[in-house]
Amino acid sequence: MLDIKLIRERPDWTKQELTKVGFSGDAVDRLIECDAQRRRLQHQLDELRAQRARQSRELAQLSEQQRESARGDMRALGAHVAQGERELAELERQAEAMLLEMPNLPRPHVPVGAGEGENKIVRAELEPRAFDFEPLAHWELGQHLGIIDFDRGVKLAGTRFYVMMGAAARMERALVAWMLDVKVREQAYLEVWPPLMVNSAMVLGSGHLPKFRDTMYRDAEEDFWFIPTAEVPLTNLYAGEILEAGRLPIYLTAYTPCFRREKMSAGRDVRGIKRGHQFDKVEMVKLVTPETSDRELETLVENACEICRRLEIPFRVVQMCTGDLGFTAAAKYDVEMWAPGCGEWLEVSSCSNCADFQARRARIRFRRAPGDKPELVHTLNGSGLGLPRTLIAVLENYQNEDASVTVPKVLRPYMDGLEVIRPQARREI
RNA sequence: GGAGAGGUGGCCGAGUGGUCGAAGGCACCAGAUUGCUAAUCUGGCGUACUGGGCAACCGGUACCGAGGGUUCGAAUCCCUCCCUCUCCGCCA
Repeated sequence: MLDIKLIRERPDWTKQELTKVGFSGDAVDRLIECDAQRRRLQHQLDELRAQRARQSRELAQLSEQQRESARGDMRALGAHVAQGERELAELERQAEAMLLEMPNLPRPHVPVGAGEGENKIVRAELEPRAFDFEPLAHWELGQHLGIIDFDRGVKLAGTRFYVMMGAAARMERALVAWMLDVKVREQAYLEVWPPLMVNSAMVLGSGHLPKFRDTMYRDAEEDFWFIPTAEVPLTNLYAGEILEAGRLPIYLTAYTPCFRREKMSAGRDVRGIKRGHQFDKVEMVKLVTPETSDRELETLVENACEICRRLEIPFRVVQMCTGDLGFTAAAKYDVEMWAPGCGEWLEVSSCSNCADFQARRARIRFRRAPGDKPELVHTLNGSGLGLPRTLIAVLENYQNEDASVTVPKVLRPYMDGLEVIRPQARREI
């Protein structure tokens, strides 16, 4: 959520910045008008209430008879106040609704661009491997090895579901455990096991509601939303709280399944495990002081890159231009791994600095020193990494000519020393 | 799910219709004082919106789990919901 004061004081600048992220400035004018009305009414109402309080206090001093005669006027005044309160509530609701639909503004250093086409590759590491045979796509490898079962996934749940068995299931678990170990042991993150369902206030705080309502699963009867990413519970962990400055920065990590309806991408990426309704992810979230967030984004990206590097899989970092930032990000980098089988760069991590956008919604604040006014923290989040796509990259990069797959060195200790995945015996399937 | 108790400021905890943003204590901050990190005393100490001032600041309003209601006036009375604790039931 943007700061209404900023919009009020610098409307033209706000509109200009919103245009950079592809959002029409018209809403700003409507918001400012609504806000001005709201403030006018609030002022009138405040005075009315002050008058009521004053007269009501005087009434208390009067005798019962005198009081009786004054009641008529007082009743009218009370009704007047109630009417004003109703109108004010409506104006507040409208202003709030507009504000909640407005995307974040870009950080000043983010390159201006209209969309995906103008993103910039800012870094690339490791050379794609030269194959002397035609590399298979992961769905071919997975089926050949008997470790990914698409048909049974569909049987159990429906399209966009699959079942991992044997070495794939084992590798999924190995990846999770290994990534968490790197986060916790070497990158100073605190491991968290959050709820996988949260209430609507949390999803509002993270910026997923109201705009992305139909991208999420929810309980039909109760106020539970299945998390689309661990970013939601992690970012909201300290929602509504005022933290002491000494506690910042806070680095959090969690492995969770993620649930997404994927209505927006119907028909896209239907093959393989690239895009499912449920997937695993290790997530990183940072709560930091405002002046450090730009720097913290760089190290967040580096934390994601380190995972790719140790898996020895070619990757690149893409800086999003203003037009591709999405709703909550003020700056964003994607980390992409090369997948030689399906021949594409796979987004395995998306690292964002949300500045105070989520903190304002979720009211996450800190105090620099005792007695100081609370300030909003800055929040950042990034995948560290998304599991299915990482698994795709592992399978496709580490495949051998006989369609077996070599296990990356870093994962072997997590897989009982297994070095090569070969077709599974029938009974294992 | 049933019964009971309860939700008040950073924490503990008073307050059952008016002068309560709310006693008292703890914590915290500032100052004073004592021949050393402790004690004592004095003062300060919520959040948000809003009016005024360049500003430290001054004023108004709202907020006592949430939402409705009664009333001239609600932390206080009534209703609904949520949450916590205890006991019972049920269950992975």
